[in-house]
Amino acid sequence: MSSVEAAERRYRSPSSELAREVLIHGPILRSVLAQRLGLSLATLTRLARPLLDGGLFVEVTEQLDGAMGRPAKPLDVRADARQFLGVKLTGDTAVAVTTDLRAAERRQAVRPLPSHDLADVVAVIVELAGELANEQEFSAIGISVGGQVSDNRVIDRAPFLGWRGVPLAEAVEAHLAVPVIVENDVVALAAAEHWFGLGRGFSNFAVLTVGAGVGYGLVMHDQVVSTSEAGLGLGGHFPLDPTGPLCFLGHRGCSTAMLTIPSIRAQVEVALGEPVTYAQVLELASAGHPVALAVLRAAGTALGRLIAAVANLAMVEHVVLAGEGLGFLDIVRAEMDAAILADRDPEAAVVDVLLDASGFISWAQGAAAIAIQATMDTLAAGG
Amino acid sequence: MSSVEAAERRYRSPSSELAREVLIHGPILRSVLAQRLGLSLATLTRLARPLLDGGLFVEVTEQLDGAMGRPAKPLDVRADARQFLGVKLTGDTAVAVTTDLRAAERRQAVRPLPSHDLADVVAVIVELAGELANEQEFSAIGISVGGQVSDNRVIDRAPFLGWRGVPLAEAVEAHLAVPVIVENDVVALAAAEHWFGLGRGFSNFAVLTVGAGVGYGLVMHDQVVSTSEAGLGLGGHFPLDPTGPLCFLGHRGCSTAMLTIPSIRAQVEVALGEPVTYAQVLELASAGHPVALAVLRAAGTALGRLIAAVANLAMVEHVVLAGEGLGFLDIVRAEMDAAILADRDPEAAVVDVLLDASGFISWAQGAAAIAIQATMDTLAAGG
DNA sequence: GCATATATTTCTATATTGCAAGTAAAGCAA
DNA sequence: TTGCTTTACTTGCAATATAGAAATATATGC
Repeated sequence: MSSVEAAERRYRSPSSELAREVLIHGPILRSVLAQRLGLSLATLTRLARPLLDGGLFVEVTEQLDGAMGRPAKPLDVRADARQFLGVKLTGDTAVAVTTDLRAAERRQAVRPLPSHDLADVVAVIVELAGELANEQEFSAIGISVGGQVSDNRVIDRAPFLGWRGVPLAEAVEAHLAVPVIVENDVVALAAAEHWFGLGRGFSNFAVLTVGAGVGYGLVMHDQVVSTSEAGLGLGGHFPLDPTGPLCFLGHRGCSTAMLTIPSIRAQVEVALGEPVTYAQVLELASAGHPVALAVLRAAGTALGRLIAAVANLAMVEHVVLAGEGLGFLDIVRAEMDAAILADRDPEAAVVDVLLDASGFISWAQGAAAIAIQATMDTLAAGG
Repeated sequence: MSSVEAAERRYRSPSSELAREVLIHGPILRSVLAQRLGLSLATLTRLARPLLDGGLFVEVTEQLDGAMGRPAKPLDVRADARQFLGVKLTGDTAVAVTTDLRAAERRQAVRPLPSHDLADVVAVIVELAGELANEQEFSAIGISVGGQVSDNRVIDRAPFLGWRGVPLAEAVEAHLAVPVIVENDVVALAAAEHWFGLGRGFSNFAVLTVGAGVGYGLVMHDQVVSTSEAGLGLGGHFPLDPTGPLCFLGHRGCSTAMLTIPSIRAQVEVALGEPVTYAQVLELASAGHPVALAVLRAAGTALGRLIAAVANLAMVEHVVLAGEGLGFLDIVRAEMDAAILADRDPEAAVVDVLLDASGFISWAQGAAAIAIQATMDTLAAGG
């Protein structure tokens, strides 16, 4: 099974590889590109010309260095040459962003989902596309969902939506004449961090998300790990604290129980005997309230242990944290750092924890990134 | 750093890729090869001829299927065309095997290390090479060590030997006119399992070893993960049981404390008040002795938890167990399986645990496998 | 035997590549 | 200003690699 997938080495044309390299590594000299791609400068000139002519590439003219010789004209993509739509679906809302070729946000919009019927969800996506449209067409639309996806087109299983075997890409394409790419939300986010975000430049890193749940994605050898395991949220119930609270599945002190917004709220509510919002929990803790502080300190320690476990077992030095439930780090970062150190070999590299503070919108950017990636090959070919 | 490594896409000639594919996937039809490598059959014929002429390949003539048409003549490597030496160094011994091109063991030998002086260790390796030599020359020698290795030549750090910055490959090559390749022991073992062992055919899997210590290796996207992290033994002190014994570093219930031969012996000795061997512990447990059983059951559960953690965080479905300290599995396999299930999402695939029962010798085979891999490129070119 | 089926090889036009030589665009030194 | 030097990139050309098509090899079935 998995060996066959890997054996089908997807052929990538040199043009595609060039386009991808320039997209990811920004303004970059031809000589560097030639080395990276293992091509001669002559070939590079030839490959780059149609992309320059087609308007996808531009030559940057910056004579910053006072060096001698003919000044370099690094290649770069014209980021505004294309526009993409990224949509993240949760159980009750659709969050959309439009982005340029580098997944930089242009506009955003949110709509509630009236139901989990495919037709209703598609209608919301179509409305979002209409609302966010401008004179520039969408080159592709990316949609990300928590759950398992096959072929980048069909949602095999999405617990929050109650979906199994839903042909979402087909359904959206029937309404909008634009290619639609569907992907697991964490896989999409990891891809976005890899190409455009905090993981840029790293061949191996992990992504941990904290919000309504805990998500976990992995990039190894410059490729996102997207096996069927990836869609299952396997980092979501990792045991972290044998004295912690229970999650809804009955795991004591698992990552969901220790870290998610609902669980943190619930713990504080139980202790205080009255309802509180997550923001209020953060305020209380900042003000030194012992219950809120205790809960968040335990969360900080648990997150540190999770990061250390990930670094040890996935053998990564870099961990990107993302999601809307990371506000507590301002308060208990020290606990997290201490927990990482405690579970880490003193000879091992210090884990590089990177914080993506863009909150929920990064999910939608992830969806857009998937659309960008899927489009790059054809862009390089068709201009 | 790591991005540069990955960006230097090591060019592999089509011949090398063909040779590797045939080596790993045994007798294999040209048509299948063409598909896997993304080449036409015409190209395949042309690439295969020099390898057939050079004697590295043979055509298998097996008309097993009664199908119509010209019978296929699958390609295979002549496994006995080359001979390799693999040496595993521990703190006090050198274990060597000779193998064919498929890392199958031919002869083996063990020698104690008289000291940790480089000259003494090299002398032992040279003696082993002489003892195991026959009329066929060694195409390459692989040496594996617990610790960090750079460039496949220099041992940066080997705690068991007390080495730092020792140019082992150079030192051995000075005595034997054969290319020497040095690698971390777990990385080498993972490579061997991937190409020739229980991991054959899997793109993603983990290797866990239990013996004097706990080792952990990872294969992702058909590549062994061999960052600097890989040599550190980061799976060695993974927390598994908050009520377990302490390891020598003071971790309570870590994988070393729960699983290694010395720790299991020590636990039983403390309870019994007298020295016992590991084999005796296994006998006692088999006979129903409560202390030995309790220790081994805890070990089985701990191993299961470790396997589940690895499967969850490294996102692998397959885990290969190897090493000389797995005897207890015969007795407490049920505990291990139960622990895996407990820490695993019910929707996730059942973890496929594969047991490499070849014990200590697989370490030396791993060293040989590294030598084979390093040789394949030149084999394909030079014949 | 002869048609049919399948596997592999040969032939040949085409495409891609790297090398080496050439051109471009700057600084620097008279 | 004019040429020399340095670095960056481009072009011409020969070598190489590739795929597609036609040819060949070797079996089965009638």
